[in-house]
Amino acid sequence: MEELTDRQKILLTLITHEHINSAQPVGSKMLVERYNVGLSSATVRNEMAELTELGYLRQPHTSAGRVPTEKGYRFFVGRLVNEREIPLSTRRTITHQFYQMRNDVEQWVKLAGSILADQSKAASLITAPHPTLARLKHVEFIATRGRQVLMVLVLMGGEIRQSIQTLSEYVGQDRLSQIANQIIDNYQGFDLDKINHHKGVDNNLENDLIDWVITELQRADSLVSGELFLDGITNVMAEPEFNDSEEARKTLKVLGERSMLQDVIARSIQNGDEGSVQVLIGGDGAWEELKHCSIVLSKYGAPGVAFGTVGVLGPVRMPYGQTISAVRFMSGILSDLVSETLYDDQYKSS
Amino acid sequence: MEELTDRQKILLTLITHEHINSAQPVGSKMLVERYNVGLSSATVRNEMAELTELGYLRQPHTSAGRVPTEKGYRFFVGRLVNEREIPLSTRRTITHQFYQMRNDVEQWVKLAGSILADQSKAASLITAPHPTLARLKHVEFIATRGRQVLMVLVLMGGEIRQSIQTLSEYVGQDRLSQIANQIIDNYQGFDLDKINHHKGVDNNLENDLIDWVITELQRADSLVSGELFLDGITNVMAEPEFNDSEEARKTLKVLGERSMLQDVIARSIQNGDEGSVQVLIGGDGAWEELKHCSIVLSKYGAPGVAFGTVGVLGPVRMPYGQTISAVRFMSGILSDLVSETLYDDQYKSS
DNA sequence: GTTAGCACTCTAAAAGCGAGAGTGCTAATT
DNA sequence: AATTAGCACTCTCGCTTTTAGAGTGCTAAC
Repeated sequence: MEELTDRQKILLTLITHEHINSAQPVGSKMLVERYNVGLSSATVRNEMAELTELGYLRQPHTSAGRVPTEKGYRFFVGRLVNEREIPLSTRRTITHQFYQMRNDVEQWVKLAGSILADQSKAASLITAPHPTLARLKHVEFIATRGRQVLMVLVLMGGEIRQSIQTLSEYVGQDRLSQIANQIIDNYQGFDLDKINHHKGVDNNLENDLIDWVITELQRADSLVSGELFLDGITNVMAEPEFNDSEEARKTLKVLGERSMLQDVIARSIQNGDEGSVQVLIGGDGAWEELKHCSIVLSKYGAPGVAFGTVGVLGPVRMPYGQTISAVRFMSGILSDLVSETLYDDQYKSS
Repeated sequence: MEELTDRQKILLTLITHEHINSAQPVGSKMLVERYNVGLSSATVRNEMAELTELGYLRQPHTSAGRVPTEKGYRFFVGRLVNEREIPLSTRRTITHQFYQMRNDVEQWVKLAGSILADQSKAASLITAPHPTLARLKHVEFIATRGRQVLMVLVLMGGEIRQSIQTLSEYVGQDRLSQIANQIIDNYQGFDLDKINHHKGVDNNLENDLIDWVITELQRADSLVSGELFLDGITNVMAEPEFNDSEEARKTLKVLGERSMLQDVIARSIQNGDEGSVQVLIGGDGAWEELKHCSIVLSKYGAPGVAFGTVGVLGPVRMPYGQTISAVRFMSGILSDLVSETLYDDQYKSS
């Protein structure tokens, strides 16, 4: 499969690099002038022709320079090692900011999104950490009006879920509170299977409420990820590839309806390990609407406890080196924070 | 001030109307052909010249048709009476959808946003209903790790607020729950002044927690509006005035950072009454970034209890009649829903 | 295997050009 | 005095034409 000579590899890398910076098709002459390849433009041309043959490059039109194809980009990204690290001072400043706002998960996520969007000059996508397995920490039933009751359910890890239901008969607040306390006493730290297993059928009402809790735990488990936060959308729109308003609108639509992004992220969560960075180039064939976009994603969190995703969406022509290290760095920070916060919960319940 | 003749008023209205539909400068000849004005194009030209003099119209360049100025639009909107009503059948369908999802406020708001964006073919902005005066309904303190405690505060009306704090000493969950119950017993339905007034200094810890509740109530009161939801951003970007990608980006930026919209909405809340629809044309001089946008806003809610805002953002060249009635309609629905849901709370506490 | 040279291609930007829509003014008409 | 027909003038828009330049592929020489 890989029949590229070393020289071809170098040239392909150079061309891709140059194109990422200039946003223009790269010509042979240009290349030998700018970089000191020890070759003439004619030789480069020959190699280019072959790389085009092999599907790594393409020409927007005859007699224009070359542009990497998706395959070309993939090769480029695969070879990336010299990730341009974020300077230590910057890293320190950023880390510091996070530790300023101890323990407000939503704040963390928003901050991470804002920093990442800024660093990468693209759009950031981050999902809040979400427990691997929803486990009861606290529950409260609050009578609202008539037979209607609001349930506030706190999961291990701090995620709060609320839900409204109408009971079949009126129940006073006192009784509701009493049952809530009972449920907490009996089932704190339990996941839904465990609750199901230990459940003794005491009382009709109590049973209904426990079932309600179980349903909500189920719903939490069925969600693959926490809430999705976007930032820096305008950064992406500033890129020259989105000068065409039609393209811009399409991409904007993708960013607007979260559902497709959720899909992408879901797949990433299934495949990836914490810390590893995945790169999705041009929608990878699967997502037509993301043809002109690339996504750099990483899973973060505490193994076995909770995780989320952190990523960047930009044009296919994206400074992958920079972006990857930015994402990796952010993933690390968030993993640390989440681990520190959540391990206690984990141990407490075991 | 108003020295417009009847004929000028009619012409100005016609020109504005035509421009809104065609998105093109309107010429004199065009106008007399399309609408049966009983006048010649020359006469119309004279009138146009005068309207331009008076600041209601302008020419994009010499020898082009006329386009309404902001002043022109304002006049047009002020005279609007023949609001194109939404057909009864549609109204029924929409109303029905809302009553399907009884009592989930967030769902309502999202649904309203989606419908409004769709109806108006522009972006919708809706804030969740927010109590006029935050009053305690329920509170819960949950020990998380070490001395750290999570407070879940439920306000009258159902808004849930959470906050994290580190206490000065470790306190067990039992004690926390006990104090929470005590606070609920003593202060349910009270606003922060009332709590302050009745507060007896029993105990150091208890006192701290009550103060925490008060702080959070204060924070809730200081917020002028509930969470802001946007929908249909792509609708706006599809309009021809945003074909220029620079303009598009500016507007997108405004929609992206919520802060400016919050400002606009805050002002609208202060000025407006429930049900009345306000129209903000071209940023009304105050907001440079909204130069090319208009916002149609209405306050909704239950008087004295809670309110939010519902609105539409689109280009200055916007079908105001349609939009205004769509917004008014939605405002009405939401007001009804909120009133039905919240009045009970109101009465219960008095 | 490499490179200089060259003819050729294609685009993007500039320049040129006519059609058409619209204006403002003047003089005639009502 | 208001209206309108007529007309010269202006400007944009869309079209083709031109030109400059960058880039290519090929061939022949190194």
